Amino acid sequence: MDYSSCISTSLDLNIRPLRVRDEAPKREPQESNFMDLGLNTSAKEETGALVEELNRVSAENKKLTQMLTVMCENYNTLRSQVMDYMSKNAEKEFSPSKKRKSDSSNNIGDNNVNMLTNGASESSSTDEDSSKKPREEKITAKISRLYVRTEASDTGLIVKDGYQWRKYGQKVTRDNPCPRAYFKCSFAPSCPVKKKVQRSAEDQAVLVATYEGEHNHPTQTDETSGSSRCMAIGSVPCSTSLNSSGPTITLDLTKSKSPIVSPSNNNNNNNTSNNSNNSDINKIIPKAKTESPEIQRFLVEQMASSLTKDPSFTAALAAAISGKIFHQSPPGKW
DNA sequence: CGGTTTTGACCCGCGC
DNA sequence: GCGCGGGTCAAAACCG
Repeated sequence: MDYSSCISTSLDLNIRPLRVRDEAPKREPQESNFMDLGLNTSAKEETGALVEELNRVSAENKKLTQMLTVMCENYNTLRSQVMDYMSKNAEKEFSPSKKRKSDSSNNIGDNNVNMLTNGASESSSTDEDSSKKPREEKITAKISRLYVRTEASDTGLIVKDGYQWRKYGQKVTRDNPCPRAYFKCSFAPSCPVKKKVQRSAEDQAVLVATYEGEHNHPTQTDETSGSSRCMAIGSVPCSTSLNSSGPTITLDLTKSKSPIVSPSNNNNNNNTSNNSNNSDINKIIPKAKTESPEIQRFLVEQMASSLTKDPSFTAALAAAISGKIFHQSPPGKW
């Protein structure tokens, strides 16, 4: 299943089609624009046209909201299907075959791959410190597991999750012929998070990534996206940008903090500095943290409501409209 | 040249 | 105490 083919998380709210076209074809010829309105009609008609335009924008907003709702519903449906599939695999995979105490103490085998906490008393020591300290200082950090389906031909151990990782080791373990790769978070030097990535023994197209610890820094995309304005709509980050074709609002639905599962191909062809590009959506499906449809719907409504109420959005909208007007009219007429 | 990857060696906990 | 196995180190190779 390739989610990218049916779900696009890029919501292009291009304002271009908002020009007066079908609404009042009789009143004004196709060539007329706002400048003509301003010159040839009374102020009242101009106001009426603007109101009409506003209504049109509102209607379009509603339509987009509905589209977004449908998109999220499709997303949920597909996700539940994948989760069913993955849970079947997980039941086998997490059967208690592990001997090591540390594994069992981390509760990974209970099929619940939510962020599991063991007290999370994150020590202030860095990795350099911990590497020199005796190992009895066990990592008491959050542990989560993540499943990522890749192409069968993809032999890499790359899991895109928005962070930058540095591989520091690889080992072939006993119960799995596929090597396990060890990564440290390299985006922040003091970040204690480690990641283990190994292909599933049952289904080698599935990558199993185990995360230990919590990041003490934002994702790289959070920090480097300064070129475009970023704002959070509810809990969903998005960004707006003004380009030649008008303002574009992009909803970034990839920044889920929960363990995720990708049911389809991705993650190949990226060198291991990887992971930083969330615009290439991961087509990710939460494995354990399953938000209910009600929550999803609430988020959608919140996003739509925020879009219509957010001054940034309205400002961008106003800028787009005025830009359009300026673009269509000779300079100096305003 | 600096950052990343590779890979053999080493460390250490655990079971016997 | 010994061996096994997972986790980490660190030097060399690689890469942009």
